[in-house]
Amino acid sequence: MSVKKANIYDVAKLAGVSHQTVSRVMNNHTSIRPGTKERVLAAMKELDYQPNLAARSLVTTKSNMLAFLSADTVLYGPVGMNNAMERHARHSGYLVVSLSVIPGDSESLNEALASLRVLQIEGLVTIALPPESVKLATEAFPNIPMVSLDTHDIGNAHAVGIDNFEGGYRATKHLLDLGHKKILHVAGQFDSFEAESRRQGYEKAMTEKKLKPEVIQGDWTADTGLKIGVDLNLGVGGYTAIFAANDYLALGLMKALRLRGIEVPRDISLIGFDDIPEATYLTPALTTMRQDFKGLGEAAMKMLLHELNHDDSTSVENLIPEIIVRESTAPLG
Amino acid sequence: MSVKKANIYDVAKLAGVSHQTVSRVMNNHTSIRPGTKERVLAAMKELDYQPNLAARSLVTTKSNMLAFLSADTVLYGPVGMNNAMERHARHSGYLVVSLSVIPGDSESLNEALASLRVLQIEGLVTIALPPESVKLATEAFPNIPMVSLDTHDIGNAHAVGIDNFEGGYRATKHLLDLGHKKILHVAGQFDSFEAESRRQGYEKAMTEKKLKPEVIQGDWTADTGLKIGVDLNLGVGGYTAIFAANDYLALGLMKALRLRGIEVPRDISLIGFDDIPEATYLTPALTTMRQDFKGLGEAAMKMLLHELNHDDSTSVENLIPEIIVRESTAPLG
DNA sequence: CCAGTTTAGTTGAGCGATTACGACTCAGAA
DNA sequence: TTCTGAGTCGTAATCGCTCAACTAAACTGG
Repeated sequence: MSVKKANIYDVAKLAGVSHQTVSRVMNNHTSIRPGTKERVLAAMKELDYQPNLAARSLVTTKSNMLAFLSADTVLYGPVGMNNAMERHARHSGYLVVSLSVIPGDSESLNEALASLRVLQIEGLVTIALPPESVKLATEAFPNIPMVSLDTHDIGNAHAVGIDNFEGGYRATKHLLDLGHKKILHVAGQFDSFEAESRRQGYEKAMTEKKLKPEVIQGDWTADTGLKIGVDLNLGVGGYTAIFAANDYLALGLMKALRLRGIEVPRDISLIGFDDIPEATYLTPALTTMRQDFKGLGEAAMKMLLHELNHDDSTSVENLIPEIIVRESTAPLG
Repeated sequence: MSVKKANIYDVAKLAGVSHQTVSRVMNNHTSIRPGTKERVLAAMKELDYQPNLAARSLVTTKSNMLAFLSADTVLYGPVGMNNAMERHARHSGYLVVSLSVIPGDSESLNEALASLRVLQIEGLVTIALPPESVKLATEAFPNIPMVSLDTHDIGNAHAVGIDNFEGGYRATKHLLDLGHKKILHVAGQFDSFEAESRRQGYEKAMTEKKLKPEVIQGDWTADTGLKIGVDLNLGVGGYTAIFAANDYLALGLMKALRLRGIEVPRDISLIGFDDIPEATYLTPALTTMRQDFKGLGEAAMKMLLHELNHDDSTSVENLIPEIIVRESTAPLG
């Protein structure tokens, strides 16, 4: 039923030229008379000609495709970046195939990598993948440009990210500036680079003030925040402020504190990290470090495209998160 | 530097057979002696052979690719489905190209559609796109299987979704069963099919009880919920319960009510829709209708794959949302 | 033991583009 | 007038794979 699609030969015939000339106008080659170019263009339009990507990539060994390898997560951050990057890539002529893998499941990762190998992808970006996964991906595609979001620089993979260290530092500084001294840090996912950096930022701020850093290991989930909050020793001389490694953790913590009748920020100040959309609607509205995920995605894509045009320069770009002061933090006392 | 990739001829030579035989074992054709099959397989392994997708799709006119066209959103629902579907597709041998479009921006949609045309996609799924966008997509790809998530059945596009009508009905019923009579519905995005269905479910439940349905138009955002909540007339004889079309709306509403000193659920009951991960951590924890997004994604993919195997049967599959009773609803009294 | 059928494998053409190279114009310089 | 070279366009080969058509070998049964 479906009418056979037109190919360059059809276009060439209609325009009264050779197929090669058609190919030339497509790749806007030089040495084409304006007149013939127009005729070809007109013929294309008339036949509703669409170049066949498969044929093209067969000979060029390029696919016009990028791959996004991301953790299977509905966390706010990764998702926002994904969309921003995809759109940016598309505007630059690349299509994106996205694969999600189950974090920590090495078989899932291998499957994904295997699927990608049949494709002649030109670039790869990994999102929120643990370092060892990024490493495996790097090894699987040694010859293609790659950038990693939310990880540190590994091998030929360039990394782009929020400056988590600075973010952790500033978050803690905010609490310090409010007069708090007993400040707890609830850390993120243990194998996560961001988590580690935020913690280090926290520790730096604390030790600068000659205060003892105290850290409880968490992950990125509200559930863990809740559990930690319930068990927290908050007796006399206890913590007066908590810096949670992300907003979900803070959310769980808030719930736990409320269940225990501890009021935020009157009894204890709480700051998160991410600025999830819900943050401002909580009670109290959550003070947090905002990450510019969209900007991050764009920076990553720019970096990748840059490299794709044989413009290698190893670089790590970091954006500084911005503090958003709302209601969950207050001066001590 | 990179060693040239092996092709079927290389494999054939090493295995001592013809290239066609190699092709046969790849597509596990019949008429191959187990012995030769093994030899070929061994040769493949040794050469680390990877079939060239481009070459294959050039001749088969199939790309092994599906496209996901989704609204640029970080809303909880669409994201979860996306990942589930992608994985399912991959296990069935399909790669997925994901494009995100800006909802309502027709140029953004056209761009995306144009990008897709150069690809020989075999199937298309649209996610959370307004009906007219789905229609445009249908027209752009008249000959390929397509399923739409979160829209109603249009043309040759099959739809899969939550049974929003039933969900709205049950949510309202829950409130009714608790003794409420003055129940407000804050509706979702006006051009959204789900929003409309949920509203109709609400209206049915109300009119069955001879109660007057009252609806305020909203969208899917917490911000709108907040604004509506602030302006809400809650005088004597006012509403005793609200059914919000989604959890974000409910979140905003909760915030507004709290700001006004109205306590949920003591003064007013509130039920949402979606069961976002945060729902249980709010105070009070939000009663809501849970959508099985993952199941939904899988159903959609199953449907598409089914159709891909020339098994056409127009169908609309609907999953029933489940009520999750938490703390935000209470008996009238 | 041979004609007929099944099984196993080969050969050649072609998918739709690009790259490489060749041929033809038509200037202006020799 | 002839030569040269830039500009314009055409012909042929090729990318890696599958499909169709064909051949060779092996297996039937009367």
